[in-house]
Amino acid sequence: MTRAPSVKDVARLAGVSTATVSRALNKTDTVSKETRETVLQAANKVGYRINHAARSLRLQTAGAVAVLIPDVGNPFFSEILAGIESVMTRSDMNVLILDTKGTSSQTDIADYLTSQRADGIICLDGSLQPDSSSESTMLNLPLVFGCEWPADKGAFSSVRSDNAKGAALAIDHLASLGHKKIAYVRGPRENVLTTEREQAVVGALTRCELSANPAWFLDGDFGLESGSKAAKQWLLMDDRPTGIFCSSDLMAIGVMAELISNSINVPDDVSVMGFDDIDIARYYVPALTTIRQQTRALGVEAAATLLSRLNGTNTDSDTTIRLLDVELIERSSTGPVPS
Amino acid sequence: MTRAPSVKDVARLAGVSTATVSRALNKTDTVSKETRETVLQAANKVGYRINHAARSLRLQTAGAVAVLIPDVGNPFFSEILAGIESVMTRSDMNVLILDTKGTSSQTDIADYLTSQRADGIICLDGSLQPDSSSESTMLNLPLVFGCEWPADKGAFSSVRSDNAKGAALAIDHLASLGHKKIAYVRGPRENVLTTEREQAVVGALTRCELSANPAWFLDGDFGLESGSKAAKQWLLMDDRPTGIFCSSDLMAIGVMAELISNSINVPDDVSVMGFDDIDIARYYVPALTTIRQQTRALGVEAAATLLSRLNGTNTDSDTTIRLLDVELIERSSTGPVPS
DNA sequence: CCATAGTATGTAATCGATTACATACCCTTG
DNA sequence: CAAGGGTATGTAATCGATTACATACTATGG
Repeated sequence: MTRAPSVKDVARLAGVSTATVSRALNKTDTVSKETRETVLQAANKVGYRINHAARSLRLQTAGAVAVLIPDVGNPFFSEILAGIESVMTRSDMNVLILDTKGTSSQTDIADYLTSQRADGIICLDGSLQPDSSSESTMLNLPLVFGCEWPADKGAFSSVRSDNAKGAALAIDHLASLGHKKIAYVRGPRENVLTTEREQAVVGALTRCELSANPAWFLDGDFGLESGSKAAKQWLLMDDRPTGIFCSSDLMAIGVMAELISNSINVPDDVSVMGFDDIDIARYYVPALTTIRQQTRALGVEAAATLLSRLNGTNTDSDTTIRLLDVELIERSSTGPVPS
Repeated sequence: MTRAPSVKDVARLAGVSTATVSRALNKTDTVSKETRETVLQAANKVGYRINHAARSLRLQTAGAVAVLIPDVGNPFFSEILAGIESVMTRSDMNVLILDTKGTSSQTDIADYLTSQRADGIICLDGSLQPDSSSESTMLNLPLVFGCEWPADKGAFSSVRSDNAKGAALAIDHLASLGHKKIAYVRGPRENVLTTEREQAVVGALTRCELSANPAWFLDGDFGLESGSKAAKQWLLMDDRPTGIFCSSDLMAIGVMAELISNSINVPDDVSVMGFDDIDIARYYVPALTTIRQQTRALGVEAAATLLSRLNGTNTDSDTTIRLLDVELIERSSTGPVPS
């Protein structure tokens, strides 16, 4: 196969130098109208496509951003990813995905990122150890957290949902239905989301003068299976909570599936709530009451934030936190406390 | 920030030339043991990371593959993506994702790919017009189809599930339960999967001596909402099929949700089947009977195929079709035909 | 008509890694 | 001991786009 046409070929055809071609194509410099026209036509004619590697080398940029994602297969994350992708592609930026669960170690990830493959990072994984985050910072790679963010807040920009509000909305909703005993299924321990939401849950329970019984706080990992496990624990309890708030929709679905298969009726016997409002939530039976996050918007905002940082538009506000609103979506999985 | 260390820095510290550094690092050439050791230590000491752009420019490769994906948010696809990612990362290849639905036009996609950004393509979207596929071929970009593949088969490698077998398994299953009237909810018209599975459905119906009533073949697009729409059509039928086979799990879930909310019992009144076996299928109530695809394996195989093609290991067999087996997963959404 | 500012374009260096070719050295063998 | 072969390493060109600097040309004002 023949080599792809380069600026040289365009220059030859247009009868100008490569410098002029470059200038005409990047339309930043002063090039006469006619010359630009000639160059553009020549470029078109030879089918010129810029060589990204050469451009990157010269400009010392990668033309790409990396997205660290805990689980590509999880619809919640992949929806955020879709948002990111839409913005980045429009800006002619490549999106590199890195599954933080899949990739062997954090060192590998850091290694990967240091090869000047990416100009910036969007991290969707709040479970990453501070190490690697700070390593990235050392490398001066702009870093934006989307949806989850590291324990030492304030060091980076982040775009995220108002998790505290969401947790409070959920507890308030259950409380308003008369529930006195409320269980909470949390996310993975090391995840910052887990902490923040749990605090908000405790706060809301206290405010509603309800018991925050530690035995009713169950472990999970945001996945279906862990919801099912939590439900099994619930089934073993002597004094069963009448409301279960799960920190993800998938867990809520896991909980409901397990309960229903044990002939527990949702919501007549127990109310179940989720968090996220993934597509499937409204199609489950019973349709899941949940806290809606603006998933795609999270991705879009995170991408936009990173881009503006890369363009230098936004250097002053390095530690911005964009808080996206959440919303209670009331469906059929919650109801009045059983008498 | 200071420039990242380059081969020059390593060379200086090790007291050798850059050529030797390169050779020592790529361990292909003959370099004396001691020299290699010295170089490796020097590289380590200065924290040398290769500059990808420079390498790409010199080697005329991109070090990346692009994945064309119809819908990143769909768990089925994102699971395949996860499989691809795991293989590619291990081979130090970047994975670029391109949402074919999101990106404006096919021309844009072709444009994007021609900038020598990717050494190869994995296409998960069988709906792409032949144009763009053939364009890619013209560019001599190795192309592997995963899971769906273009109408003019044979031109490219593909890794895919045994869709015909899956469709037949599904119809056989319903038939063996005594169903005589079977509906089929298809995928998007322009998708090759749609065609292949539909043919297999018709074939199986005929073989079982059942009617392939065109009125029972409903349109869908693999998404939840379209399943719900199909169910609405079913509800309007005078002579309702007692079995509904959907070409994706999401559609099956959409169907069930709609039916159940109209007080139709699944499986007592009607049996519903899906295709894919996404995670959530077993957690739905009723748990979904479906055809399992080896989703992650599809991604892994497609990635491996592309890699071996890129490495020249596999040039002879340009048009390989790797067929992955499918399996009937019998759960609770199907049952005997109502009397 | 000349000096000068301004505009349009060309020349050549540069980014960092790789590698063809050249060189230097050592060892073996006739 | 010289010729020839092998090994280890260095020199410098190369990939393609960008851009600092140089140059050529035009227009304006004195």
